Amino acid sequence: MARTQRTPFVILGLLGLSGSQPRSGYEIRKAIDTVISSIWHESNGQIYPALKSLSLSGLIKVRSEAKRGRRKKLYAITPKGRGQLRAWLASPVEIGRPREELILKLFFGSEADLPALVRHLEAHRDRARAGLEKCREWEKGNAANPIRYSPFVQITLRAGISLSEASLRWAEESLQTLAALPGRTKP
Amino acid sequence: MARTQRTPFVILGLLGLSGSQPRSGYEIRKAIDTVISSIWHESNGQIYPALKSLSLSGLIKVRSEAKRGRRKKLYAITPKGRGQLRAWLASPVEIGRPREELILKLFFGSEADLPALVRHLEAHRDRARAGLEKCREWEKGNAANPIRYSPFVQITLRAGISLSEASLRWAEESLQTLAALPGRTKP
DNA sequence: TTTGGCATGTAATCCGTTACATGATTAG
DNA sequence: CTAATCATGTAACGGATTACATGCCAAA
Repeated sequence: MARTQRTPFVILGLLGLSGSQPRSGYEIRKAIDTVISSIWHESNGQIYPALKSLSLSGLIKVRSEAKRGRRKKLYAITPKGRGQLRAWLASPVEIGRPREELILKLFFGSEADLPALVRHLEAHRDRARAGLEKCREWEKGNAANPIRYSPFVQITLRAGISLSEASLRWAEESLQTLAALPGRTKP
Repeated sequence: MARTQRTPFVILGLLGLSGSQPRSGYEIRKAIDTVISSIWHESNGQIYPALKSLSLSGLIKVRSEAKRGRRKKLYAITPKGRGQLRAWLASPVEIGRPREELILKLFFGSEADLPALVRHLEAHRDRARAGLEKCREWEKGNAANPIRYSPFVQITLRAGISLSEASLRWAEESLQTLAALPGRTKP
Protein backbone atom coordinates (compact mmCIF):
# COMPACT_ATOMS: atom_id res chain seq x y z
CA MET A 1 0.00 0.00 0.00
CA ALA A 2 1.06 3.57 -0.44
CA ARG A 3 1.40 6.09 2.31
CA THR A 4 -1.34 5.87 4.93
CA GLN A 5 -4.02 8.40 4.33
CA ARG A 6 -3.56 11.63 6.25
CA THR A 7 -6.70 13.49 5.29
CA PRO A 8 -8.71 12.07 8.23
CA PHE A 9 -6.08 13.25 10.68
CA VAL A 10 -5.95 16.75 9.32
CA ILE A 11 -9.70 16.90 9.82
CA LEU A 12 -9.43 15.46 13.32
CA GLY A 13 -6.68 17.93 14.09
CA LEU A 14 -8.71 20.90 13.02
CA LEU A 15 -11.83 19.71 14.84
CA GLY A 16 -9.73 18.99 17.91
CA LEU A 17 -8.11 22.40 18.16
CA SER A 18 -8.81 23.72 21.63
CA GLY A 19 -11.69 26.15 21.67
CA SER A 20 -13.03 25.15 18.29
CA GLN A 21 -16.73 24.62 17.85
CA PRO A 22 -18.24 22.12 15.41
CA ARG A 23 -17.46 22.88 11.81
CA SER A 24 -18.98 21.98 8.47
CA GLY A 25 -17.06 20.36 5.64
CA TYR A 26 -17.05 23.69 3.90
CA GLU A 27 -15.55 25.40 6.92
CA ILE A 28 -12.93 22.71 7.26
CA ARG A 29 -12.01 23.25 3.65
CA LYS A 30 -11.76 26.99 4.26
CA ALA A 31 -9.63 26.49 7.34
CA ILE A 32 -7.23 24.32 5.36
CA ASP A 33 -7.10 26.87 2.57
CA THR A 34 -6.40 29.76 4.90
CA VAL A 35 -4.87 29.01 8.28
CA ILE A 36 -2.73 26.05 7.25
CA SER A 37 -2.55 26.74 3.53
CA SER A 38 1.23 26.87 3.52
CA ILE A 39 1.51 23.60 5.42
CA TRP A 40 -1.17 21.40 3.98
CA HIS A 41 -3.63 21.05 1.17
CA GLU A 42 -6.74 19.00 0.64
CA SER A 43 -9.32 18.92 -2.12
CA ASN A 44 -13.05 18.41 -1.85
CA GLY A 45 -12.72 14.97 -3.33
CA GLN A 46 -10.78 13.97 -0.23
CA ILE A 47 -12.57 15.91 2.46
CA TYR A 48 -16.17 14.84 2.00
CA PRO A 49 -15.53 11.11 1.69
CA ALA A 50 -13.21 11.32 4.70
CA LEU A 51 -15.92 13.03 6.74
CA LYS A 52 -18.31 10.24 5.88
CA SER A 53 -15.91 7.49 6.88
CA LEU A 54 -14.88 9.30 10.06
CA SER A 55 -18.52 9.50 11.09
CA LEU A 56 -19.02 5.83 10.33
CA SER A 57 -16.07 4.92 12.54
CA GLY A 58 -17.35 7.12 15.34
CA LEU A 59 -14.32 9.38 15.35
CA ILE A 60 -16.46 12.41 14.69
CA LYS A 61 -20.14 13.01 15.19
CA VAL A 62 -22.53 14.92 12.96
CA ARG A 63 -25.25 17.36 13.83
CA SER A 64 -27.35 18.46 10.90
CA GLU A 65 -28.56 22.00 10.95
CA ALA A 66 -30.91 23.83 8.65
CA LYS A 67 -30.20 27.50 8.74
CA ARG A 68 -33.09 29.04 6.82
CA GLY A 69 -33.39 26.16 4.38
CA ARG A 70 -29.65 25.95 3.78
CA ARG A 71 -28.63 22.52 4.95
CA LYS A 72 -25.42 22.22 6.84
CA LYS A 73 -23.70 19.36 8.61
CA LEU A 74 -21.66 20.27 11.63
CA TYR A 75 -18.96 17.87 12.72
CA ALA A 76 -17.34 17.56 16.12
CA ILE A 77 -14.55 15.31 17.31
CA THR A 78 -15.41 12.47 19.71
CA PRO A 79 -13.21 11.23 22.57
CA LYS A 80 -12.41 8.21 20.44
CA GLY A 81 -11.44 10.53 17.62
CA ARG A 82 -9.20 12.51 19.90
CA GLY A 83 -7.49 9.31 20.91
CA GLN A 84 -6.80 8.43 17.31
CA LEU A 85 -5.53 11.92 16.67
CA ARG A 86 -3.12 11.73 19.57
CA ALA A 87 -1.89 8.36 18.38
CA TRP A 88 -1.23 9.73 14.93
CA LEU A 89 0.50 12.83 16.26
CA ALA A 90 2.81 10.57 18.25
CA SER A 91 3.54 8.21 15.37
CA PRO A 92 6.73 8.79 13.37
CA VAL A 93 6.59 11.39 10.62
CA GLU A 94 6.44 9.67 7.28
CA ILE A 95 9.17 10.98 5.04
CA GLY A 96 8.00 11.93 1.59
CA ARG A 97 10.12 10.95 -1.36
CA PRO A 98 11.90 13.91 -2.90
CA ARG A 99 10.43 15.48 -6.02
CA GLU A 100 12.09 18.85 -6.42
CA GLU A 101 11.19 19.89 -9.91
CA LEU A 102 13.01 23.22 -9.79
CA ILE A 103 16.22 21.67 -8.55
CA LEU A 104 15.97 18.92 -11.11
CA LYS A 105 15.57 21.40 -13.93
CA LEU A 106 18.59 23.30 -12.69
CA PHE A 107 20.53 20.08 -12.40
CA PHE A 108 19.84 19.43 -16.08
CA GLY A 109 20.62 23.08 -16.75
CA SER A 110 23.33 22.43 -19.32
CA GLU A 111 20.63 21.14 -21.67
CA ALA A 112 18.26 24.03 -21.05
CA ASP A 113 18.22 27.60 -22.22
CA LEU A 114 19.40 30.04 -19.66
CA PRO A 115 16.58 32.60 -19.89
CA ALA A 116 14.10 29.90 -18.94
CA LEU A 117 16.15 28.89 -15.93
CA VAL A 118 16.34 32.52 -14.91
CA ARG A 119 12.56 32.77 -15.14
CA HIS A 120 12.20 29.67 -12.95
CA LEU A 121 14.52 31.09 -10.34
CA GLU A 122 12.83 34.47 -10.40
CA ALA A 123 9.47 32.85 -9.87
CA HIS A 124 10.90 30.85 -7.00
CA ARG A 125 12.46 33.95 -5.48
CA ASP A 126 9.15 35.77 -5.69
CA ARG A 127 7.29 32.94 -4.04
CA ALA A 128 9.87 32.77 -1.27
CA ARG A 129 9.64 36.51 -0.76
CA ALA A 130 5.87 36.42 -0.56
CA GLY A 131 5.94 33.50 1.84
CA LEU A 132 8.47 35.21 4.04
CA GLU A 133 6.46 38.40 4.09
CA LYS A 134 3.37 36.49 5.11
CA CYS A 135 5.16 34.75 7.95
CA ARG A 136 6.67 37.99 9.20
CA GLU A 137 3.32 39.73 9.26
CA TRP A 138 1.88 36.82 11.14
CA GLU A 139 4.66 37.00 13.66
CA LYS A 140 4.28 40.73 14.03
CA GLY A 141 0.55 40.39 14.55
CA ASN A 142 1.28 37.83 17.21
CA ALA A 143 3.77 40.03 19.03
CA ALA A 144 1.24 42.86 19.11
CA ASN A 145 -1.54 40.61 20.37
CA PRO A 146 -1.87 40.11 24.12
CA ILE A 147 -3.02 36.53 23.49
CA ARG A 148 0.03 34.82 22.05
CA TYR A 149 0.10 31.82 19.81
CA SER A 150 0.94 28.57 21.47
CA PRO A 151 4.67 27.76 21.40
CA PHE A 152 3.83 25.05 18.87
CA VAL A 153 2.34 27.46 16.41
CA GLN A 154 5.29 29.75 16.93
CA ILE A 155 7.62 26.90 16.07
CA THR A 156 5.83 26.32 12.79
CA LEU A 157 6.03 30.02 12.10
CA ARG A 158 9.76 30.02 12.71
CA ALA A 159 10.07 27.13 10.29
CA GLY A 160 8.34 29.16 7.60
CA ILE A 161 10.59 32.12 8.22
CA SER A 162 13.83 30.14 8.35
CA LEU A 163 13.14 28.15 5.24
CA SER A 164 11.79 31.08 3.24
CA GLU A 165 14.83 33.13 4.13
CA ALA A 166 17.20 30.38 3.11
CA SER A 167 15.26 29.80 -0.07
CA LEU A 168 15.26 33.47 -0.91
CA ARG A 169 18.96 33.95 -0.28
CA TRP A 170 19.77 30.91 -2.36
CA ALA A 171 17.60 32.09 -5.26
CA GLU A 172 19.18 35.54 -5.28
CA GLU A 173 22.66 34.11 -5.10
CA SER A 174 21.90 31.65 -7.88
CA LEU A 175 20.46 34.36 -10.10
CA GLN A 176 23.73 36.24 -9.73
CA THR A 177 25.66 33.11 -10.62
CA LEU A 178 23.60 32.70 -13.77
CA ALA A 179 23.96 36.36 -14.65
CA ALA A 180 27.74 36.06 -14.48
CA LEU A 181 27.78 33.12 -16.85
CA PRO A 182 29.56 33.53 -20.20
CA GLY A 183 27.18 34.46 -22.98
CA ARG A 184 25.20 36.72 -20.71
CA THR A 185 25.60 40.48 -20.79
CA LYS A 186 25.66 42.10 -17.41
CA PRO A 187 22.69 44.37 -16.68
CA MET B 1 -5.94 15.14 -15.04
CA ALA B 2 -3.40 15.39 -12.28
CA ARG B 3 0.06 16.84 -12.66
CA THR B 4 1.74 15.99 -15.95
CA GLN B 5 3.93 12.98 -15.59
CA ARG B 6 7.56 13.80 -14.94
CA THR B 7 9.11 10.36 -15.00
CA PRO B 8 9.78 10.46 -18.77
CA PHE B 9 11.60 13.75 -18.42
CA VAL B 10 13.82 12.55 -15.62
CA ILE B 11 14.80 9.67 -17.86
CA LEU B 12 15.38 11.96 -20.81
CA GLY B 13 17.40 14.26 -18.62
CA LEU B 14 19.68 11.50 -17.41
CA LEU B 15 20.11 10.05 -20.89
CA GLY B 16 20.76 13.53 -22.23
CA LEU B 17 23.49 14.45 -19.78
CA SER B 18 26.53 15.46 -21.80
CA GLY B 19 29.05 12.67 -22.07
CA SER B 20 26.65 9.93 -21.04
CA GLN B 21 26.58 6.73 -22.99
CA PRO B 22 23.46 4.60 -23.42
CA ARG B 23 22.09 3.23 -20.18
CA SER B 24 19.84 0.37 -19.21
CA GLY B 25 16.70 0.75 -17.13
CA TYR B 26 18.58 -0.70 -14.22
CA GLU B 27 21.35 1.85 -14.58
CA ILE B 28 18.85 4.66 -14.81
CA ARG B 29 17.29 3.44 -11.62
CA LYS B 30 20.70 3.36 -9.96
CA ALA B 31 21.54 6.83 -11.16
CA ILE B 32 18.31 8.15 -9.70
CA ASP B 33 18.97 6.36 -6.42
CA THR B 34 22.49 7.69 -6.12
CA VAL B 35 23.39 10.87 -7.97
CA ILE B 36 20.02 12.61 -7.69
CA SER B 37 18.61 10.68 -4.74
CA SER B 38 18.12 13.82 -2.66
CA ILE B 39 16.31 15.58 -5.49
CA TRP B 40 14.18 12.95 -7.08
CA HIS B 41 12.79 9.47 -6.67
CA GLU B 42 11.28 6.95 -9.02
CA SER B 43 10.18 3.37 -8.57
CA ASN B 44 10.51 0.47 -10.99
CA GLY B 45 6.81 0.56 -11.61
CA GLN B 46 7.28 3.96 -13.18
CA ILE B 47 10.59 3.57 -14.94
CA TYR B 48 10.04 0.50 -17.08
CA PRO B 49 6.64 1.49 -18.46
CA ALA B 50 8.02 4.96 -19.15
CA LEU B 51 10.94 3.49 -21.07
CA LYS B 52 8.54 1.52 -23.21
CA SER B 53 6.36 4.50 -24.02
CA LEU B 54 9.36 6.74 -24.67
CA SER B 55 10.64 4.20 -27.20
CA LEU B 56 7.26 3.98 -28.85
CA SER B 57 7.18 7.76 -29.25
CA GLY B 58 10.67 7.79 -30.67
CA LEU B 59 12.10 9.97 -27.91
CA ILE B 60 14.64 7.32 -27.02
CA LYS B 61 15.98 4.41 -29.01
CA VAL B 62 16.81 0.93 -27.78
CA ARG B 63 19.74 -1.28 -28.53
CA SER B 64 19.50 -4.76 -27.12
CA GLU B 65 22.68 -6.31 -25.96
CA ALA B 66 23.43 -9.79 -24.74
CA LYS B 67 26.44 -9.74 -22.52
CA ARG B 68 27.21 -13.38 -21.95
CA GLY B 69 23.60 -14.48 -21.89
CA ARG B 70 22.45 -11.65 -19.63
CA ARG B 71 20.00 -9.64 -21.67
CA LYS B 72 20.23 -5.90 -21.40
CA LYS B 73 18.48 -3.06 -23.17
CA LEU B 74 20.49 0.08 -23.64
CA TYR B 75 18.60 3.28 -24.19
CA ALA B 76 19.85 6.48 -25.79
CA ILE B 77 18.14 9.80 -26.28
CA THR B 78 17.15 10.80 -29.82
CA PRO B 79 17.23 14.35 -31.23
CA LYS B 80 13.46 14.41 -30.94
CA GLY B 81 13.79 13.35 -27.33
CA ARG B 82 16.29 16.09 -26.67
CA GLY B 83 13.85 18.57 -28.11
CA GLN B 84 11.13 17.41 -25.75
CA LEU B 85 13.54 17.55 -22.86
CA ARG B 86 14.51 21.12 -23.66
CA ALA B 87 10.87 22.10 -23.95
CA TRP B 88 10.10 20.62 -20.55
CA LEU B 89 13.12 22.24 -18.95
CA ALA B 90 11.92 25.59 -20.23
CA SER B 91 8.31 25.09 -19.13
CA PRO B 92 7.25 26.60 -15.82
CA VAL B 93 8.01 24.62 -12.69
CA GLU B 94 4.84 23.01 -11.41
CA ILE B 95 4.33 23.90 -7.79
CA GLY B 96 3.51 20.95 -5.59
CA ARG B 97 0.80 21.32 -3.02
CA PRO B 98 2.17 21.53 0.49
CA ARG B 99 2.08 18.41 2.65
CA GLU B 100 4.42 19.03 5.54
CA GLU B 101 3.60 16.29 7.97
CA LEU B 102 6.16 17.31 10.57
CA ILE B 103 5.01 20.91 10.61
CA LEU B 104 1.40 19.83 10.75
CA LYS B 105 2.06 17.60 13.74
CA LEU B 106 3.81 20.47 15.49
CA PHE B 107 0.96 22.79 14.63
CA PHE B 108 -1.41 20.42 16.40
CA GLY B 109 1.16 20.10 19.16
CA SER B 110 -1.16 21.15 21.98
CA GLU B 111 -3.05 17.89 21.47
CA ALA B 112 0.08 15.73 21.33
CA ASP B 113 2.46 14.49 23.94
CA LEU B 114 5.67 16.38 24.13
CA PRO B 115 8.12 13.47 24.13
CA ALA B 116 6.75 12.35 20.78
CA LEU B 117 7.17 15.81 19.31
CA VAL B 118 10.71 15.89 20.60
CA ARG B 119 11.39 12.57 18.92
CA HIS B 120 10.01 13.92 15.64
CA LEU B 121 12.21 16.98 15.84
CA GLU B 122 15.27 14.97 16.74
CA ALA B 123 14.72 12.69 13.78
CA HIS B 124 14.33 15.72 11.57
CA ARG B 125 17.48 17.29 12.96
CA ASP B 126 19.43 14.10 12.33
CA ARG B 127 18.21 13.89 8.77
CA ALA B 128 19.11 17.51 8.16
CA ARG B 129 22.54 16.97 9.65
CA ALA B 130 23.18 13.93 7.51
CA GLY B 131 22.00 15.73 4.39
CA LEU B 132 24.17 18.71 5.13
CA GLU B 133 27.19 16.53 5.72
CA LYS B 134 26.62 14.78 2.42
CA CYS B 135 26.36 18.06 0.52
CA ARG B 136 29.49 19.44 2.15
CA GLU B 137 31.50 16.37 1.27
CA TRP B 138 30.29 16.63 -2.27
CA GLU B 139 31.32 20.24 -2.42
CA LYS B 140 34.69 19.50 -0.92
CA GLY B 141 35.26 16.70 -3.40
CA ASN B 142 34.43 19.12 -6.15
CA ALA B 143 36.82 21.79 -4.91
CA ALA B 144 39.63 19.22 -4.80
CA ASN B 145 38.85 17.93 -8.27
CA PRO B 146 40.43 19.72 -11.23
CA ILE B 147 37.31 19.01 -13.30
CA ARG B 148 34.63 21.10 -11.62
CA TYR B 149 30.92 20.51 -11.64
CA SER B 150 28.94 22.67 -14.01
CA PRO B 151 27.65 25.87 -12.43
CA PHE B 152 24.18 24.32 -12.56
CA VAL B 153 25.14 21.37 -10.45
CA GLN B 154 26.88 23.72 -8.06
CA ILE B 155 23.68 25.70 -7.74
CA THR B 156 21.75 22.60 -6.77
CA LEU B 157 24.46 21.76 -4.27
CA ARG B 158 24.18 25.21 -2.74
CA ALA B 159 20.44 24.67 -2.45
CA GLY B 160 21.01 21.51 -0.49
CA ILE B 161 23.45 23.21 1.82
CA SER B 162 21.35 26.31 2.40
CA LEU B 163 18.16 24.45 3.10
CA SER B 164 19.77 21.78 5.25
CA GLU B 165 21.47 24.43 7.31
CA ALA B 166 18.25 26.35 7.82
CA SER B 167 16.41 23.17 8.63
CA LEU B 168 19.05 22.10 11.12
CA ARG B 169 19.18 25.45 12.88
CA TRP B 170 15.42 25.55 13.13
CA ALA B 171 15.22 22.03 14.54
CA GLU B 172 17.84 22.75 17.19
CA GLU B 173 16.20 26.01 18.14
CA SER B 174 12.79 24.33 18.34
CA LEU B 175 14.12 21.53 20.51
CA GLN B 176 15.38 24.15 22.92
CA THR B 177 11.99 25.82 22.91
CA LEU B 178 10.31 22.53 23.74
CA ALA B 179 12.87 21.75 26.42
CA ALA B 180 12.11 25.05 28.13
CA LEU B 181 8.39 24.36 28.24
CA PRO B 182 6.71 24.03 31.64
CA GLY B 183 6.45 20.42 32.73
CA ARG B 184 9.87 19.60 31.36
CA THR B 185 12.92 19.25 33.56
CA LYS B 186 16.02 20.82 32.16
CA PRO B 187 18.79 18.39 31.25
C1' DT C 1 -30.94 39.34 -12.58
C1' DT C 2 -26.76 37.76 -12.44
C1' DT C 3 -22.69 37.12 -9.87
C1' DG C 4 -20.40 35.28 -6.16
C1' DG C 5 -20.15 32.94 -1.86
C1' DC C 6 -22.19 29.13 0.93
C1' DA C 7 -22.73 24.17 0.91
C1' DT C 8 -22.39 19.08 -0.24
C1' DG C 9 -21.08 15.74 -2.84
C1' DT C 10 -19.55 12.07 -6.88
C1' DA C 11 -17.08 9.97 -10.94
C1' DA C 12 -13.32 9.61 -13.90
C1' DT C 13 -8.85 9.35 -14.09
C1' DC C 14 -4.16 9.30 -13.24
C1' DC C 15 0.19 9.23 -10.67
C1' DG C 16 2.84 6.41 -7.97
C1' DT C 17 4.11 2.65 -4.75
C1' DT C 18 4.29 -1.99 -3.24
C1' DA C 19 4.82 -6.37 -4.06
C1' DC C 20 5.61 -9.91 -6.73
C1' DA C 21 7.60 -12.85 -10.67
C1' DT C 22 11.53 -14.33 -13.20
C1' DG C 23 16.11 -15.40 -14.21
C1' DA C 24 21.35 -14.91 -15.00
C1' DT C 25 25.86 -13.98 -12.99
C1' DT C 26 29.43 -13.32 -9.58
C1' DA C 27 31.67 -13.22 -5.06
C1' DG C 28 32.13 -15.40 -0.66
C1' DC D 1 26.23 -23.54 -2.38
C1' DT D 2 24.13 -19.38 -1.50
C1' DA D 3 23.73 -14.72 -1.09
C1' DA D 4 24.03 -10.50 -3.41
C1' DT D 5 23.81 -7.99 -7.48
C1' DC D 6 22.45 -7.39 -12.18
C1' DA D 7 18.35 -7.09 -14.96
C1' DT D 8 13.43 -6.55 -16.67
C1' DG D 9 9.13 -6.32 -15.96
C1' DT D 10 3.66 -6.57 -14.34
C1' DA D 11 -0.56 -6.35 -11.43
C1' DA D 12 -3.03 -4.55 -7.75
C1' DC D 13 -4.13 -1.02 -5.25
C1' DG D 14 -4.63 3.41 -3.24
C1' DG D 15 -4.24 8.23 -2.75
C1' DA D 16 -5.23 12.64 -4.85
C1' DT D 17 -6.81 15.90 -8.29
C1' DT D 18 -9.98 17.58 -11.58
C1' DA D 19 -14.13 18.36 -13.10
C1' DC D 20 -18.63 18.20 -12.78
C1' DA D 21 -23.48 18.25 -10.65
C1' DT D 22 -26.66 20.48 -7.66
C1' DG D 23 -28.91 24.05 -5.20
C1' DC D 24 -29.72 28.05 -1.78
C1' DC D 25 -28.95 32.79 -0.39
C1' DA D 26 -27.43 37.67 -0.51
C1' DA D 27 -25.77 41.67 -2.73
C1' DA D 28 -24.85 44.51 -6.85
